[in-house]
Amino acid sequence: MTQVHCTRAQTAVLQVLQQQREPISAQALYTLIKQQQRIGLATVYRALDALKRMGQVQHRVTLTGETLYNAVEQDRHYMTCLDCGQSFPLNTCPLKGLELSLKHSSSFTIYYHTLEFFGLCEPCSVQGG
Amino acid sequence: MTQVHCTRAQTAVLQVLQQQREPISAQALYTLIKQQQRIGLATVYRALDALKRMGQVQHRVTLTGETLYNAVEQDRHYMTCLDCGQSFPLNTCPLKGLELSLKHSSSFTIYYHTLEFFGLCEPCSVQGG
DNA sequence: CCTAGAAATGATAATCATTATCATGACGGG
DNA sequence: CCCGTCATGATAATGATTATCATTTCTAGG
Repeated sequence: MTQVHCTRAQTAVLQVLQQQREPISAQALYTLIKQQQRIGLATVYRALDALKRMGQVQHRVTLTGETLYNAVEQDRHYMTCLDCGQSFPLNTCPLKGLELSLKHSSSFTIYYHTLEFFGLCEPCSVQGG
Repeated sequence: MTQVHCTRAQTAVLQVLQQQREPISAQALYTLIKQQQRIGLATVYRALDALKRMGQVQHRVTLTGETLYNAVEQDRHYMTCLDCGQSFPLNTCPLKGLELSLKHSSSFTIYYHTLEFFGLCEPCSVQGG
């Protein structure tokens, strides 16, 4: 991974993200970091953008349009119910191994991937989503 | 798929999306539909939201933050370069079959999935992204 | 057909996340 | 110690999305 140099803000953002169990919003990130050091909201976004391009951070957009960020190493994926909107984490990545073979068959250098399933969770499909 | 009843707007949105080769923005969709019928931007968003919940439409967010929509049936995925931002479509879905087995091992009813790879395309990785 | 109630629509205003701007502060090299 | 460069914070600006509300369309009875 192209990890070279991190600014103070980038370090703080990445560290806080790594402490989270679930992806969080930029606003939440801002609030958390502010408890420890002086930081501006714009700087949070700048750091997120830089970290994304370094392949350290990824984001996903929920059904309701919220953008959530998380540290890449977690490799966590979800099944999201189109009816109630709840997201259920997978405990293992279905692509394990597959990504590896892709790495060899293509000239594209893969850092990470995003994967999300959409459909109906059991309760919603029972009540006739 | 829970396809029951479509309003005029939903029909127009879905039809135009199905004609597209690539995902497009809500604004572009609005412009295209307006050439054929009177429609409001808010209605486009409402239709997109409804179609998403019907499992007919999905969206993805580019590196630059643009939200793009496409009809679900295309099952199209991308490799996106973290350096230049370009997206390269995969010609086949790496999850083919895998999703099927997931369907049986879980009580979650899967309609579709999103999948995207991030890393460096060859030119960018050569010049030392 | 005609009509009342419900749902959909269009136009516009309001919201809110993200980005641009710009003056200030930190930092490394000479 | 000073200069140039880059990072930062505060705030204004932007732009996509959502809420509002009056109007139109649709549907089910009658």
